[in-house]
Formats: sequence, structure tokens, C-alpha cells
Amino acid sequence: MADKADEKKITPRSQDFAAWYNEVVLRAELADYSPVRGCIVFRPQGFAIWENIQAELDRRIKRTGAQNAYFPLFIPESFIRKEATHVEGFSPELAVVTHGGGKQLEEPLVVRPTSETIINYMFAQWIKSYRDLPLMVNQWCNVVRWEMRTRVFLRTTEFLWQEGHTAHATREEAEQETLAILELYRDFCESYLAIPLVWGRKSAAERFAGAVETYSIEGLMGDGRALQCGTSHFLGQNFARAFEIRYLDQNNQLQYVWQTSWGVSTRLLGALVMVHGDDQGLRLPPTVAPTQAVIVPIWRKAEERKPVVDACREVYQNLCQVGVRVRVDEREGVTPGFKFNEWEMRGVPLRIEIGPRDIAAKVATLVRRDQTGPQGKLASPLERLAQSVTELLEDIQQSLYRQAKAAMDQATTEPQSFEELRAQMEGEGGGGFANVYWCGQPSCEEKIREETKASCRAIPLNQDVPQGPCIVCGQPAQERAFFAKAY
RNA sequence: CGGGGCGUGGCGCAGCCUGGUAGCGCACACGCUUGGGGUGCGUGUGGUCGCCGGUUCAAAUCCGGCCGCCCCGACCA
Repeated sequence: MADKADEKKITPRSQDFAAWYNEVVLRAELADYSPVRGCIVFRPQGFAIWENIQAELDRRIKRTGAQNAYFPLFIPESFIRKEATHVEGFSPELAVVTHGGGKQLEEPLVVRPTSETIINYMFAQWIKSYRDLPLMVNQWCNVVRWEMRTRVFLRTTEFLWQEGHTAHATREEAEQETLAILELYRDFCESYLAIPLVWGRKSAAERFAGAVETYSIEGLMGDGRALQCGTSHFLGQNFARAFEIRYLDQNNQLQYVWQTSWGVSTRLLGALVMVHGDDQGLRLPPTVAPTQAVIVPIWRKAEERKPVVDACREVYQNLCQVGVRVRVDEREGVTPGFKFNEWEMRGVPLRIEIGPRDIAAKVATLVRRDQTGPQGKLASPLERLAQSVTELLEDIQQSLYRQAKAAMDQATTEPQSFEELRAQMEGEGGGGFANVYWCGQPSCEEKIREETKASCRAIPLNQDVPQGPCIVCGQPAQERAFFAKAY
């Protein structure tokens, strides 16, 4: 009997995080494996989350003045080679098409790993004058990177993302844009996805191939490892020079443009699972949840069925009217208990139970996904249910953020010595963010990576901290940086 | 590419040592039952046992070869 119950449960998160993660993704029906190695299928439950992310992010991006466009999937191989660092960074992971229409192609076509080259090729033709600037485009698309080792959502051969590309007249303006997008991503992740972050500049070793500076937002997953959740790059004039993107300024002088690029991907789905999920499955913040509330009718005798179902449908209508994404689970032949577990696995933030007892008392029983046990359960009068639900969803959003923030804060330390850092990162259970003084030398960063497996995740901006000794070499350091084991 | 492991209904596995009608749990279909935390019972669908060859009257099982997948390492803006 115990075995049978266990069979329906997933591997506990604390027992084997990787197994837990895979089981949640599969059982919540977010994604499935495909016949092609490293490629996944986004199932309706997972894709609906991505669509919500897209919709909200798209609004926010457009508010900055960027416009959506679409560039080709195929890029002439020679384009990738035009920017030296870029080609070095991407060559090993390119998928290349050599044949088409039954014939070998004159020039192989690269399946885009990112679209800097082809977009900038077009930019060069569109930009003539300072009056054409700034030029800001965004595209939602798929990209392909032939990774050696893949993980669902976190690193897949093909993934979906949004990539923004901008060109500006001045360095200052481009730098400002880079940071504005970083802030846009930060706010989006924290407020919309309820994922707390650290953020800042990347070290040279972690920088995007072809960028002058890379900035990122970094989340901390449930197992103590960091996940890069979005990047914003200041490209300087690297691509402008490679692709001859020049404009005439007010003084009739030819100038190279200054550029940025930035993106977030379907990796965010992985972050949602790993930040919020628990042993019951997924837990979704209400803002991004495709279904925010599910109504489960409960009845025993045949004559109880109609009043219960009628009450459920009425509540459904009322909630729809106030904009709650709600559904009624009227399936027969499965018990309420089964439904409870299933919707919990899928991460629905709020469950509304309506049975004969509730109807008699003129209430509905509300059960919040973010709290287990009796404290997550409350009776709410039917007459002001819509308001209660709306308020509860808001509260659940805050609560999920607070829980994640508390976990991140608890896992964030300020080790004073290299030994302390090493001890923190050691073993499977080791991890978290280590906020340390670092002199900025690549050799010290490399030593940390070699000996602790932790890499530099972000160097916070506008630091106002006293000088201290580099945690590796002891030389005076002006800055602190976050190190962590990363996905 | 190096080290380790595994290929048997959709999923997880047993059977292989000692050759003889391919089995269990879950899932799925139907019926009754049940229903406020994964209800129980019954009936049923579904597999050329990764591929090729060999030994044998007979191969999931023994032998040889090949292929694929997973884990660890190397690698990864």
C-alpha cells in the first residue's frame, strides 16, 4: 500500500534534484523529449507559460521603443566569420546546412545560433544618417546551438527566445540602452516570474563572443546552483566595423554606430520550475500561470451533483468576469483527491473546492498552492468570492517571491577566505552565491573555477563598498563579485 | 574522445546464470463501485525481447559482431 502511494509521488527534491526536475517537467506536461537528441517538444501546458512570458515581455520591450521584425533562419557561413571573437565563440556549436534541393550549396548556410550577423548586415543597408538612429528591433524566434550536453529548458539544441538589437549614435546612448534592458529584465523576472536575482556585469571570461561588456541577471535554483536568466550586451563598435554600419552625423562626418543586443529564452521555464517547485510538483506565480484557479466540484450522491455543479459554474462565470484565468474540472470517474494532486503537479496557484457542505454554509473552500497544510486552506463567502480570489492571487504572487528570496538570501554568503569559499561549494550539496572581494585578475577567477567549480556570475553595478583583499591573491580589490556553481 | 552502465508492451522493471507457450506494476479501454487528499474490484487492449549472424529439434536466454541510449569526465556567450 505504501509502495503504491510512493509510485505516484515524484522523487523528493532534496533526494535527487536533477531527477526531481525532470519528473516535474514531464509529469506537469510542460515538455517532452523528441526523437532528435537535445531537442524538446513544448507541450500545451509549457507553451502556454511561454506565451504569457512573451505577451508581457513583448509589451515591455515595445514600451522602450523597439519594434518587432523577423530575420531569416539561415545565415551565410561567411557572415559568422566577419567578427573575429564571434566566430571563435560560436564555431564549435554551429549547425550547418550544406545541401538544398538535392544539390550541394555554393556557400553553406548556418542555422542561426543568434542573429547579430544577419541583422547587422541589414542594418548596414538601412542606416545612412543620424536621423535613422536609434534603430531598435526585436525578434521572437528559435535558435540552434549544438551543445555537447543538453538539459530540458536549460540547455537544448534548439530553443525559443527573444533577441533585441539596437544601433545608436553615441557610446553613451548604447551603454544606457544596455543597462535599461538589464533593468527591464530584472523587473520582469522579479515582479512577473517572482524570481529573485542578483545582477551585474560579467567578467571577461563569461562575456558574450563579440561584446565589449555583458550584463546578466542570475537566479538561484533550489539546489544552490545559479542560472543565467537573461543577458544584455554592449557591443561597442565591433559589429559596426565588421559590417560597415556607418551614418553621417550632423557635421556630415561618417561615424560607426554603437550597438547593443539582449535576450531571454525558454530557459526561464526551467528557472520557474527550479525556483518555485516543491515535492508536489510545479508552483506557478499567478501572473504567469495559464490557469490561475481551478474549481473542483465535490459531491457524493447523484442528487448532490446538480446543485454543486451549478454553483461551480456560477463561480466560474463570476471569476471570468473579473479577469481570473479559471477552469472547472468537471471530470467524472476521477476522485477529488486525484484532481487535487494533478492540479498541484501542474502548479495551479489556487484551488476552489465546492461541495454540499460549502453550499450549505454559502462558502467555497480555497486552497493555496504556495502553502501546505491547514494554513493554506480557508473558507470564503460566496458573495464576495471574486474579490477574495483576486486578493489571494496577488498575495500568492508576493508569497512565492518572498519564499524564493528567503531561500536565496539564506544561501548567499560573504566568505572571508578561499578555504571558506571552497567549503561552501564543496560536494553535491554545496552551492549558493558567494559574495567575495575579487581583484579582477582572470588568473584568480580561474583558480576559483578550477578548485571550487564556481564561476563568476555577476559583478554588481555602482558598488559603494570599502576596499578589501582579493579572496584568492590577497591583493587590494575594489569590487565584490558573486560566484556560484552554475547551470 | 576516455571510464562505467543499460537496451524486454507507452513508462518502470522481472525473466537470462540452468534454452522449452513472454510476465509483473503503472498507464490506457470498458463495467460496477467510490467521491472533502492519488477509491476498490473485475474484464480487456497492447510486445517479431535494439539489430545482424552463429550454435541448437528449439534462443529474450548461449556465442560473435554491430547499433543506440544514459551517467561521469573533457567541452559549453
